[in-house]
Amino acid sequence: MSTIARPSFKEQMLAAREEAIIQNVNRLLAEKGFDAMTVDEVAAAVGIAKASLYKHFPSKEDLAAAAMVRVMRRAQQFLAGIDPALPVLERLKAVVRWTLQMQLAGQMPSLPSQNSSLRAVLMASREYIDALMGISDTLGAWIEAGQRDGALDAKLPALAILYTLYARACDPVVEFLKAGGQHGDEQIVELVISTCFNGLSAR
Amino acid sequence: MSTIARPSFKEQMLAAREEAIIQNVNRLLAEKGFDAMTVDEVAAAVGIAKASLYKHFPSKEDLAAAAMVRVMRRAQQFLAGIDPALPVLERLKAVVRWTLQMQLAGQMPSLPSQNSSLRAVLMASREYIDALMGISDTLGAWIEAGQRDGALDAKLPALAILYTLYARACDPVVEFLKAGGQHGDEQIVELVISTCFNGLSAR
DNA sequence: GTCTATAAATAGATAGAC
DNA sequence: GTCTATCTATTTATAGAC
Repeated sequence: MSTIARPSFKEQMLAAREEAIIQNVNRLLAEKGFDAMTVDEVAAAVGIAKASLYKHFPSKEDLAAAAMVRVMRRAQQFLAGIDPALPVLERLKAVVRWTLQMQLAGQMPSLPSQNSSLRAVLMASREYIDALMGISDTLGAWIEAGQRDGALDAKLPALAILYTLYARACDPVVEFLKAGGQHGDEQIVELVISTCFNGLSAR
Repeated sequence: MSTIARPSFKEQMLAAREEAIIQNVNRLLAEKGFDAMTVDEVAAAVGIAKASLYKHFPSKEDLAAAAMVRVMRRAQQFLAGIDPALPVLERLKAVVRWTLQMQLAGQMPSLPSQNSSLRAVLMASREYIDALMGISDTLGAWIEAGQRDGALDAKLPALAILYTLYARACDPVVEFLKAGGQHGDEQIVELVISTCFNGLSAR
């Protein structure tokens, strides 16, 4: 029963090391993206040999996938912590705000948007797919409720709204404004949220 | 004087070949991005030896820069062809529509948004900087006019609007909707334009 | 300028001792 | 599991003949 009851000391050490690996991968993915990130860098950042890395994760793609699963799980936790009594619009804005803050903190991993070996690994990962579907289900329900009660534009397909929200997680506007140095982080977040929900046209 | 009057036959052949190279680079940059694109692929696509490529362009970065300059020049031409009598909003929508159509046609080169060797080459390219500044000046003037006459949200910094428009050129929403297969190209274009200018909230 | 052939560097991944 | 050392493939870039 001990194998179920609680992790042994050894298992805890293993989990801690893997968490350290994933954390570094997450940071490097945010800094340089998947293609530019090298396994040597990851090993150096964690402070172990490259061969040891491959004992934990079978490939570079699996490394990135683990980092993505971590982010998705955190997103799910954030969603679960949002007060369901809030208006739909406030809930959705809170989600976007969270992704923008992750990006500004340099912790939002960036993937290649094109076809690559990484996509195959992600699509084959049960954990990733589960998390993605869980998030999409939650957000999708919110979006449809928002369209019913008049908070969201009902003429837009719900999927288009969902993708538009997802896209904020890798919005280059954030890095442009950050590089400009004219605005603080909070200001950047509110600017992007404003253009996302209110658009550029005057109301 | 002939060196100024008109290009010789040889020079025309050279220009034609370089145009063919740039065209293929442009397509490959759109398909796979800078990091995933290889010089071997470019040479194979053009149908010449890799060493010949390096006689035309000194590095992979310069290849990509040439493709970027080409796109920027085309954008400038498009801007110049827009009827100045049109309302500002219509002019800006026309520009965004053009970038979205380029993306859907697989002709919008995608660069790494992070720091890379490519950025240094781009920033050192007089032609690229000139084109970028020309475009930014034109759009910037339109944006400020739009904010004055009440067409655009005057509370947003003009730079934030400019960057938001630029970001549409690499909007992942386009590829998501395209992959979904539920909407045609024209529909995708109008959806993105709607969310860009009107936002997600109901009006 | 174009080619073939090759250099030089770097990448992801593995062997095998401990 | 961790290490050192190495493999294998790929990539950018060049040498040198024509």
